[in-house]
Amino acid sequence: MTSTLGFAILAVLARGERTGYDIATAMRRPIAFFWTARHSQIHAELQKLLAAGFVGYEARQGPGPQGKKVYHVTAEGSLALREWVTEPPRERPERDELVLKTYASWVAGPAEIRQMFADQLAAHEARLAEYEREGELIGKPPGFGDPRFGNYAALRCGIGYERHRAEWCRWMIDQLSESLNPSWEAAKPSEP
Amino acid sequence: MTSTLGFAILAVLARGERTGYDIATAMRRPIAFFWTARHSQIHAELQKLLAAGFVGYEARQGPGPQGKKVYHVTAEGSLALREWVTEPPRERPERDELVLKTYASWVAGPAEIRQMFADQLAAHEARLAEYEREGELIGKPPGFGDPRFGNYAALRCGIGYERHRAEWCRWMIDQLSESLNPSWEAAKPSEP
DNA sequence: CGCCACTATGTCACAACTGACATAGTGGCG
DNA sequence: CGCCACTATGTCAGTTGTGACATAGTGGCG
Repeated sequence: MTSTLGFAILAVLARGERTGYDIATAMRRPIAFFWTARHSQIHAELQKLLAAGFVGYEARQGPGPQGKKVYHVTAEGSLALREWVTEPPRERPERDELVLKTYASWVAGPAEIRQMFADQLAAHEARLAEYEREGELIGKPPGFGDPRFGNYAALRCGIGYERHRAEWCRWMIDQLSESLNPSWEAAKPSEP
Repeated sequence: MTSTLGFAILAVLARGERTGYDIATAMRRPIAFFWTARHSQIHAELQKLLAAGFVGYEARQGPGPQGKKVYHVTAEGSLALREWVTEPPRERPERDELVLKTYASWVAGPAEIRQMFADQLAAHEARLAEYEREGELIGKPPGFGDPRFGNYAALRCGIGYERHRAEWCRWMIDQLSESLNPSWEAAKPSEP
């Protein structure tokens, strides 16, 4: 019934009451690593959660034509979240444009592909440094039962992911460098 | 103009002519790691590629009410693919249900979460073994310019991914085991 | 000869998601 | 006082993707 986005919202609200805008902000910054949504989608989903009785809200004065609405999880919502959390995740298809490009990369020139991977590597290293800095701020992992455990565990996953990605980029760059050096060039037919 | 799925199809067809069914099969088995699509979507996308002049087909006799259509990439399609391949990939949002569940895991019991991760670990280890077996079949990496280079590079990424995932699962299980041992249980209020 | 699995193409309703547009209050800067 | 950035909610058209339904030829097994 409730979509995954609905549970993502419940997971945010379980940490404390929030406006739709706050949820959208959370989806941009710390949660963006594993789930994202635009505010347009969030407002629509909040209507569904409201209809299902999983969230409630309190209208307060604030900016915008309609003031602000501070949402909170209801007892039913909390129960639904708890049940969903322990259900095995359904296999979502990975959709990775970079790997797809790599799969088709043989149609292009190695130098261009190499440049693309150099850029990707830089991006991954930057994000890795950012995550590691964030991890150091937390220090040692919070205990299970603390909401921050969720944040820390997700961050840990993110760090592992960036490391794996960076390593793969480096391997690709190595492979492509081999294709670019003279001994390899001489072995294939080229312009005289 | 052309969607990413369109390029995924072109990437498959660049390896040789295929029917829509063949493309769907390819999307289930080797490409599924980084892109998936149902046959319904593939047939629709092929119509768009046809209209764009990126693919052509040859009608042949075969099963089904309409016979079979063997598709191939045109010169324009080949050029479009070559251009797309070297464009920097746009950041696609990662949508990872397991990490989302982990983010919300503190609302549930550690034992249940631990079980979920044990199952995930088993799945990742199985897939890793499968990929590694496949990698051994190929042997040493094909040179750039060979279509099999794309397959090998993607497989290499898959192996790295499964290793990273398995490692993260193991870390989570360790963390949860700590939460489950008596010294930790004694420190929190529980039933007498 | 009937049944099933596989090959093969297609439609359709629906759900999920995106990007642009629309509206409006608050607080800070020059 | 005007302008801008930020907070805040919402609509809407359009694209992408899913799952079910529909149709039909071939080859193998019992």
